[in-house]
Amino acid sequence: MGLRADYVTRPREWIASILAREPRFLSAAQIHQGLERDGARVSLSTVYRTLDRLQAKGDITVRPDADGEVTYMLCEPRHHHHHAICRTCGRVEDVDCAAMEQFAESLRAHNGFELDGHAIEFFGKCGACR
Amino acid sequence: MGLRADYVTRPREWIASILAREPRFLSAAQIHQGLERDGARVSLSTVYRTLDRLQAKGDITVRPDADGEVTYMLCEPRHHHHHAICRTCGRVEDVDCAAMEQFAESLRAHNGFELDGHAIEFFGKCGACR
DNA sequence: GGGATTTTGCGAATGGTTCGCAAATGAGGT
DNA sequence: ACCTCATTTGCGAACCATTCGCAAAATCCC
Repeated sequence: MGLRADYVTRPREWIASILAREPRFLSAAQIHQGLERDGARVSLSTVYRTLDRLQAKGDITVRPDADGEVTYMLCEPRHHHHHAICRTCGRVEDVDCAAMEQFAESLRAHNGFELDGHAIEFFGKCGACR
Repeated sequence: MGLRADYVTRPREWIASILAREPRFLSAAQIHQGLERDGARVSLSTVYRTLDRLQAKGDITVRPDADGEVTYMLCEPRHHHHHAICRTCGRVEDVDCAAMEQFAESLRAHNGFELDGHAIEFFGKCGACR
């Protein structure tokens, strides 16, 4: 059942460490560049495979950006919350909100829409970039 | 200034008519298939170019779907609103809401986040699919 | 350390999207 | 209607991100 095995390897540790220190969505290519900058030689294929694995485990959030490039961030989508994304530096801050849930409820009543999920993204500038 | 010219051509009319009758996000390939089904021979390149044009004019909304494929819908992003997307048939209904705006305001106060935009998508089942 | 199994790297294949250029089409004047 | 000329189209090649197949290397467990 589930994954047959789960080896701890250098490439996986390196990739995890890149993700762990970047509070923003990164593309596979960006992660790969980060690895090279750290002197860690890892193939792009491995980056993709590791990201797939992390996604399957529910450890990362996947987000296709505006032009279709897929980006990844260490962030469990398990517990429902939203993101505030800085337009300048890309920094992501978590936003969780009961108010939003309330709003979703009211929508259910108005339209004949049986709601079972929603996704929100806020854009603007974070404290550091302002 | 702006676009130098703006010819009215069959391909453009056909593509617009496909978009006009589909209240859901379509990929370039889906639009192309729709054209063939109508007996309209238009190259995929032209589909892409026409979509780019419509986007530049602000007539369509562009949305990369979960796996990065880019999809398009006739819908002016000009006036701010959100979408309720049916998980079953993909039908999109507009949702506009002052309540949401209010919520956005409160967020601005709490986090040091200078908000200048947000995007929401609701998922569920529409009346027809329920 | 040895051996079975998983993971990696490489290069090739894939799929969506873009580009370059010659041929076709639309707009406007005659 | 016809001409002219700028714009648009179709085609095929090019491009880029992502996936795959397979042999070599790394990991785990005994």
